[in-house]
Amino acid sequence: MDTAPLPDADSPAGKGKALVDDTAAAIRARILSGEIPIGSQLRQVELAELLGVSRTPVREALRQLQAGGLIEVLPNRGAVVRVPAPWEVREAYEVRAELEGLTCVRAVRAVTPDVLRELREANETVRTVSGGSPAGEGSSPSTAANDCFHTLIHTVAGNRRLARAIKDVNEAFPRNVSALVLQDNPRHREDNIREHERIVEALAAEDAERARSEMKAHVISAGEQLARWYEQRSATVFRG
Amino acid sequence: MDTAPLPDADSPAGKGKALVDDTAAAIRARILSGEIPIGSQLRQVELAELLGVSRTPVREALRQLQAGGLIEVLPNRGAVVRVPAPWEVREAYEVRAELEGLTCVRAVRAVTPDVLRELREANETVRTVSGGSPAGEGSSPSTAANDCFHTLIHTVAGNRRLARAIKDVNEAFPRNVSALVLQDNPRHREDNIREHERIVEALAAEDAERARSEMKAHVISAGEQLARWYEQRSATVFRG
DNA sequence: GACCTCTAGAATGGATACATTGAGTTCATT
DNA sequence: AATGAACTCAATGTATCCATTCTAGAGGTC
Repeated sequence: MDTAPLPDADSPAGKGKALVDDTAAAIRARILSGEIPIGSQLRQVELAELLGVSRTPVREALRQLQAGGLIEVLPNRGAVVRVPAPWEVREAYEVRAELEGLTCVRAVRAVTPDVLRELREANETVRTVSGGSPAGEGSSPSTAANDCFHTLIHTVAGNRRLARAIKDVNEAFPRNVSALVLQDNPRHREDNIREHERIVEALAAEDAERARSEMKAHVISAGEQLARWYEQRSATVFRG
Repeated sequence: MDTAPLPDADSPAGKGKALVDDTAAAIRARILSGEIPIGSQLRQVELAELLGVSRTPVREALRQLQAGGLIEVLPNRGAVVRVPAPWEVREAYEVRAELEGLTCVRAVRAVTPDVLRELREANETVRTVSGGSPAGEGSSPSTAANDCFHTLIHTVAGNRRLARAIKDVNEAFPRNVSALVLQDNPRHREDNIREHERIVEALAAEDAERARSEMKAHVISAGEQLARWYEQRSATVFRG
């Protein structure tokens, strides 16, 4: 009954590891993309037959997601996608802002003309792919470009643990893609691009503290937008 | 065959949740305390009969620990306790320093005379329980007192997500208890206490930035000591 | 004598079967 | 008619069973 095989089961990391990690990645992707809405029940048998596997890997995958804080597992009542309160979003983005700020400080030491060029290109891509996909489901191209900008700085910073910490915070709740908010509001999108430009300028000037504060402001701003989004959508949960 | 029941299976969080989380906590505790040395193989059957449960909860618990980064699960070769390289320790403590620094900034806004008194008491406890337990196994009382100092600041800061991020970093590798290093070296212990005092002073003066920098220096210092410990002990792995 | 290969054993990964618990419904009693 | 209790059903939690794979050892060949 291979109704819907794992999206990335064989091709990308087929050599890699067990079915469990693929299963976890598949479930996480569907939650982050919004395909599985927040607040919805995650029934093991459903997920199992959806992914074409047994319950065992699904259970272990759910444990991984639980450890990450994305889902919540109640005693014997199953797992639900955590529906974050707006203040939780603000808390998380305060943490992320600090971490991304540190990223900039470290990146200043290792910045090169090539890196600056790549950053500007990524930012241009964010601008270019404006009205990309409808705000429906799946990750939009503008999201990917936005992630690319930040990920590039993480790489340049050269602290794997730091990048991981940011990733952990980001994956703690779905729709982390603030780009989803950006799509709806062109005004916010412009602000976002301008903030990126200011960060690049500070990095180019090798002004670590300015880069840090610009990045912190940028992330806090994005967090505020996302928190507002959650406030509005707070009613639309439980199998919208 | 209830040879060695779960240390905290029934009494503390008996109401809480499934066997899995207790199992994960038990394994994590034994790794962090050093009872299970770094680099050692974690065989599922051994853990199962050690904790008096079946293999199933052990497997799920291992997944949780894998998600936390404490252990590494190879394809079909089982799980091993990760042996962190010294540079990984330094990276992690750079992240932790930033986060704990932010904790101080936030704590300044909410600090009260009571809190300052409790912090000083905790620090005195660190000093008092000097030659507590032999550096053998199990968590020492000085470790607990040290944790208490930091945890108290986390609580006052009032950002759960921030506290969680610090906890995640801290539990990423064993012997996180820098107190273990402190025990061996009275000189480091004195430095540690003095750094704590400076942090309390800055908090009392409501000088957020000074509290931040003092805390960052304190954590970086502790990380450096722990990294050196790992450098020396790098040979003593694999079932010491 | 050294190296390669084949086989046997053990440990993990995955699946299924059984027990337990919570929830929903229905029936009986007030 | 409303409320409470008991029963049924469904979903999770746990244990056992089977397949797969990695490793180690023994034997044979070059």
